[in-house]
Amino acid sequence: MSAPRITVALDAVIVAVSDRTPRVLTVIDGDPPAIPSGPLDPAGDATLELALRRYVREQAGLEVGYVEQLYTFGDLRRGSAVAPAARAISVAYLALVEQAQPAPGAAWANWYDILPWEDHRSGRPSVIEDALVPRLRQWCEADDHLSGERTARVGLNFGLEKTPWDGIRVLERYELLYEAGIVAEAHIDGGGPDPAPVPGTTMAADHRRIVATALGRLRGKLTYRPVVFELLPGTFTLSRLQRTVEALAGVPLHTQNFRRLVERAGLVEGTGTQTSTGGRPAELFRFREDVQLERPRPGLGIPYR
Amino acid sequence: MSAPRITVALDAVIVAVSDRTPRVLTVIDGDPPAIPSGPLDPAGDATLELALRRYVREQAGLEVGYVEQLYTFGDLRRGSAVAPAARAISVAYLALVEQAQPAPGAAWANWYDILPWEDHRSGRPSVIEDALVPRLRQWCEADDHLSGERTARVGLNFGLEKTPWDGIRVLERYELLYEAGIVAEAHIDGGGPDPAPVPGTTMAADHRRIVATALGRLRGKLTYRPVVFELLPGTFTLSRLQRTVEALAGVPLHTQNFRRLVERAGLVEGTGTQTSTGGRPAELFRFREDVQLERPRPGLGIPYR
DNA sequence: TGTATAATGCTCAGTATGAGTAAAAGAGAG
DNA sequence: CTCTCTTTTACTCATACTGAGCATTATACA
Repeated sequence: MSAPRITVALDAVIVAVSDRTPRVLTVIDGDPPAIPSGPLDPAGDATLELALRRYVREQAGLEVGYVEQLYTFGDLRRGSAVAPAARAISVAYLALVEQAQPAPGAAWANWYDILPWEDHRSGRPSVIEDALVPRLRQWCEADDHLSGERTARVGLNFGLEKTPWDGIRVLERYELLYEAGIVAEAHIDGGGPDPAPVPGTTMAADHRRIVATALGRLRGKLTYRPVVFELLPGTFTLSRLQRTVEALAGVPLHTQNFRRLVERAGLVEGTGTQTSTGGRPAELFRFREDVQLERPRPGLGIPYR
Repeated sequence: MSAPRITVALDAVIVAVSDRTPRVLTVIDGDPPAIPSGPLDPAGDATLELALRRYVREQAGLEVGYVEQLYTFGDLRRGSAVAPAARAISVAYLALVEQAQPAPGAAWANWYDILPWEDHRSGRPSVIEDALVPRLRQWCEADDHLSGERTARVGLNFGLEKTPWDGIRVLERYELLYEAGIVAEAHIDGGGPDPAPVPGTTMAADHRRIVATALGRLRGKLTYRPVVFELLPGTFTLSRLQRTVEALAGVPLHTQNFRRLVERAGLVEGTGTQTSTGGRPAELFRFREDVQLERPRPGLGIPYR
């Protein structure tokens, strides 16, 4: 018997922020929304990143700026019981854009429709206690031997008891929900029926996991690299900057302290011009490229608690 | 013409620390040392990580504990002018072990023999000013148009002028040296002659780049996850912990403050027992697993300056 | 002219960090 | 048995950073 072929796919989590909402680009050809994706052309694509850019251009009509490799997924899917014709490896990327009109067939999805438990800007979302925790507890108690370990993991990742909420653990939380069978795709993959629907848009294949990976990575990166600015126009008010950061981090920030942080860190510089915003007019700022030469790790020290 | 096959290889950067020296496991079948690596069996290996563990067991006789995916390399090598039979993708992993005797054919290499400019424990290593900077400057001036940008990148990454040294930028530094043609493999890949040898052990294929990726990632992770303890026995003195961290971070640390940090962060707990170390006997400590439940991101806030 | 709204400025206590001095507990030399 | 060397451990202190709050300014609109 000959070894099966291997196919390599590139997946792109393309992120933009508008209206205080972080968004992910989805293509809607099939039923469950999917992120732009396509096979690597082993002969034609010189680099993985170029292949990705090509796909995004073709499928979404977007030219992306900042691109970063996220993770490579290559496990045999539990669902594929029959030996597949080819082993599928997928390399996922994170891309950031200032929001633009995508091509027909592509649309911006609200990140927090996909992962509703991640938005803590107006306090801890009720979905955690209402929908998640009861089923997680059930899962913890379902196995006598693993019960303790499971309870600890749940507590740690969902900020139960004394543990503070850690915004960065997006992927760990998703994986816990998957393991516990609480997200719909766990049952699709497992082949079994879905006992009860749970909040959050299900996506094609493992795309929701990839989106979770991306959000976690982005939240982390925010604290030590000036990546937010990739999502903003050339000039912006400090409150727009703050709203963008809050949208990604999923937590509210103290306005005055945010301002202090951002100015003292030398991340931005005023342009002198002003813009009206419904209250006192705000000064327009721009990103100071030079921070990167002055500070080793310029970012926004966000308190993820 | 049919599309070429794709092969997926797993590469492992296996790290241990002993004698104040961070070490990387190398296999020495060919001439330039290589890291353990082998093709994914698309039918037999259920997950990429299991495939990796299998390889490490086979090639190095080691059972690794902590494993983390690093990066996926898939660019067409410049060197391979003739179309290869298969497109090579390689997924690199970082693994941490308490040092053990590797199988014959494998050996521990000193991390700083491979990347000599990264060790700043006894101050800025002279190799930077002696061997690197002159050639980097040459490279900056070699292109009129890119000169400014290149100078800025070099200054930023090698801590020239006012920029502080940033220990984490290991990969950026390697890539700069590669681009500038200062590391030997840049010429092997390019096919041209190597004008002048430069310090640092050359490795097979792109393995030195992978090692650089691993060091950077590990240095970063140190600050927000308790990964050091994967490299240590169950109990250890605080100074051994400090030496291990210093070995990885490549910078000296203030002993008293390190102690304060580590104790106040709740990362360790005393065991009561003592051990003699040449001076006053030291208490033995163990890692406090519970930190992970108390603090969202327990790590060692290392000043990389 | 007042009121709502957002932007900006400033204070203050608590905590963390960098740097240093000093004491304690052994080993080994003489 | 005492002195010295080495390492571990305990404190101190000035400075920087953080979280939280109060206060003021500049506009739009009723």
